[in-house]
Amino acid sequence: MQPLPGFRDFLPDDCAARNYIFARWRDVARRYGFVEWDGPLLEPTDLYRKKSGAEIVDQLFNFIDKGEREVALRPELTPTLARVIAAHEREFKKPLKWFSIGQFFRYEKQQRGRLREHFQLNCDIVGEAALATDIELIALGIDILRAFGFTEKDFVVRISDREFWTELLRSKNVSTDRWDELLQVIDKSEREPRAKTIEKLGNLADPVFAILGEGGKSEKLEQIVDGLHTRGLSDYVDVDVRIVRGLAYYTGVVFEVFDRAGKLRAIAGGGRYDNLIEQLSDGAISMPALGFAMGDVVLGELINETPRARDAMKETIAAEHKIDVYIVIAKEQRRADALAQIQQLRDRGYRVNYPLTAEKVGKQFQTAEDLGASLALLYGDEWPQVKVKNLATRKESLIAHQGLPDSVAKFFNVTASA
RNA sequence: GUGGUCGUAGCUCAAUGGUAGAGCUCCAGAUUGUGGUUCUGGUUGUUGCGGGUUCGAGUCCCGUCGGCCACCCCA
Repeated sequence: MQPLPGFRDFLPDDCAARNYIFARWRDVARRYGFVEWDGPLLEPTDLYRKKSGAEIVDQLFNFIDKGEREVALRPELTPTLARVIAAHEREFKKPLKWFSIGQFFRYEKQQRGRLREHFQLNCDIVGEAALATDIELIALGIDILRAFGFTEKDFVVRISDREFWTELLRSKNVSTDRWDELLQVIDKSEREPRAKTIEKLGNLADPVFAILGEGGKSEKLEQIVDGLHTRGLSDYVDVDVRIVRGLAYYTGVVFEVFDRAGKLRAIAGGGRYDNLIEQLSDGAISMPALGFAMGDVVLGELINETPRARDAMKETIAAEHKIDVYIVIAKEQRRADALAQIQQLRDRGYRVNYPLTAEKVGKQFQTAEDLGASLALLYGDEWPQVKVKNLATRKESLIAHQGLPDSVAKFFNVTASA
């Protein structure tokens, strides 16, 4: 039996890498004053059908449940967030800074960087329309990637503004029901032949290409770059009005993060969705909001392809997985005595391991080495003394078993402060 | 969903249509209680699965499942 296509098993090394990513996500989000929340994995299909646009519904992992409800495994978190905010708006001071780490799903043929399941960090700020909010959120995205050891040479945030384009459409008297479609064409203009884009744009082709040709000047986007410059983060961003993003609910600033080499899919993306909460509350509550999401799959690929980030991850994981003490049972008669002390050491919070069955001493030391233990405690003929070996220096000493937990504590306090 | 390509031991890969192998990993040893290196020995396969052609198929053909790549799309 294999896992379903697009779903992963997380063997210990994979799980360690996943937890490493989660830990940095959580750490930096909290640094920015975000609090953690979560929602259900399964939602009514209608939540996405109405709010995210038709394209997302084609790729929903959805089915009919035993109560004959149409349900979908969540493809993204923003509609859930909007629903939750609409229902609990009065319970929290504004602006809300919320983050969430969870699993998301899509029903689509898998490829590199795109599975049917992945984990995402979502960070959202709700209840504040000022541009300072957009800057804060983009800064958070940058700092999260910096926490993995990436620099401005590894990734870039391309920022854009949907209003930049909707103002043009309005000035050209384009009917609003064509806006989504035209924004998609602009979004794809980078990847498609120019002739095809011109054909799709019709009489808008000339103004659009004129704007793209001169790089697209936007006062709002320049203010964002200035705001990031103040924080020393402006090397991480490029203004690029071609970024529009696929989701229908974005209303203002949008941005996507890419690797500088341009080899991978987008690492993260987000933007402002000032109308979504109002839509989901049927007009009862109106609140500006914006957010972004970062997935574990592409991020993991970039970590593995960037030596600095990969080494940092390996070192961190190795250090976290080390045990403190390995117990060598040299004489089986001492096993009971050893177990009594193992319990004491574990009660004090040390990571302690020992052989479950009788093993040769040499093999036990090998295991201590493999597990990354700092100390080995040998229980044998020396009893009631215990032989303590510093595995780094290979120095040994004898200590009476009654004083052993304190000696171990002293050893680790000294090494910790050294 | 469409097209291309690949599928051999836990991993990386060999094997002109003629008895399925190597390296690494793993396990056990190398004069009774000490980590690395080295040495010796050992385990592991319905060659993804199912049909077909052939005296004989890992190899050729068809189907199917899975991976990868491109398209589509991208939360």
